[in-house]
Amino acid sequence: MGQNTEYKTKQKEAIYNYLLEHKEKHLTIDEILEYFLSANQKIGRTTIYRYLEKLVEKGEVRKYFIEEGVSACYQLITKGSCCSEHFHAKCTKCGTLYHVECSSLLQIGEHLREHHNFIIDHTKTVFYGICEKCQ
Amino acid sequence: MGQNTEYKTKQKEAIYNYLLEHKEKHLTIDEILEYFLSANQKIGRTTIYRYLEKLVEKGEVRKYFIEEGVSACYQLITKGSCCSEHFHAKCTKCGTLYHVECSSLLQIGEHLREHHNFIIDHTKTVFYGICEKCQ
DNA sequence: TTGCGTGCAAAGGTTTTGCATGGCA
DNA sequence: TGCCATGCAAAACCTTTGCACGCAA
Repeated sequence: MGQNTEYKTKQKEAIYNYLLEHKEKHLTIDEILEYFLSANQKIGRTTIYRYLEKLVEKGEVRKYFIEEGVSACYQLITKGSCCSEHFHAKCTKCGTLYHVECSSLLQIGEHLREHHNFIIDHTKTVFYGICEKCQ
Repeated sequence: MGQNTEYKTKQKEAIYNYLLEHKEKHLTIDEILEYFLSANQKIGRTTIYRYLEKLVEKGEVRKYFIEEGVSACYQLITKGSCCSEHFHAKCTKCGTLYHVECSSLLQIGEHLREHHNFIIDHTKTVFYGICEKCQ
């Protein structure tokens, strides 16, 4: 009792590899599912939901909610690729994810910590809005 | 044809008044519906959805998508109220949602627009991090 | 009277859950 | 062998749509 050991399975490995190969993208459950269907690899939708949720809990995957009523997006958090030195800005129209490296924005973190006692997590915080192209 | 006149009805008036009385809160459809049910005022859920959506289109109500997969929240935009322009900060440990009204933070929007050509959407952007209590 | 508003029921789409089977260790 | 994982189907959930009736102007 109380073991709660996690097993390695083909499905988990396959899903993780797919996330890794598309680590620069925001993936929906459907996109992942459709890939495996087209590749003749049978993986259940439920399995993808459950495994991704577990990865989110472990802090290995980021989950995004862009539009209400629309399915969520997932993205693998890779070491070095998304450090705490910059922010993310996502366009709610075209879906493009921008990496914003700017010293002015880094002051946000300092301000929140000093004046609001809130330690912001750069890896989870995303600015949503409209980008240059879509205005 | 092409009239598209809007009628004033008891339901709309009742919903609007409820929004006004709770203008400092984020209300869900269920919260509004439950109030009218408990007050023995029969209002259909669909009516609330449709009227709030219309108010959002007219720019009189803000719609928030803060919680993951959870129903949307609505809030009346009142003149003079500082609630129209604020950020949300959510603690990833305890889940508490904080309303951060601060002129310093509002400069973020100006900075992003001027230097990065990005128009931030306050209603969808949430700062994630650790709050004072959980540190 | 005209036509928008209402509200019930049903549909639509995303996510979760129940449960029997499969597979890792 | 003991459990966890899987995957199908069904349920749960939030929201939208269809349609007949009600009501404002």
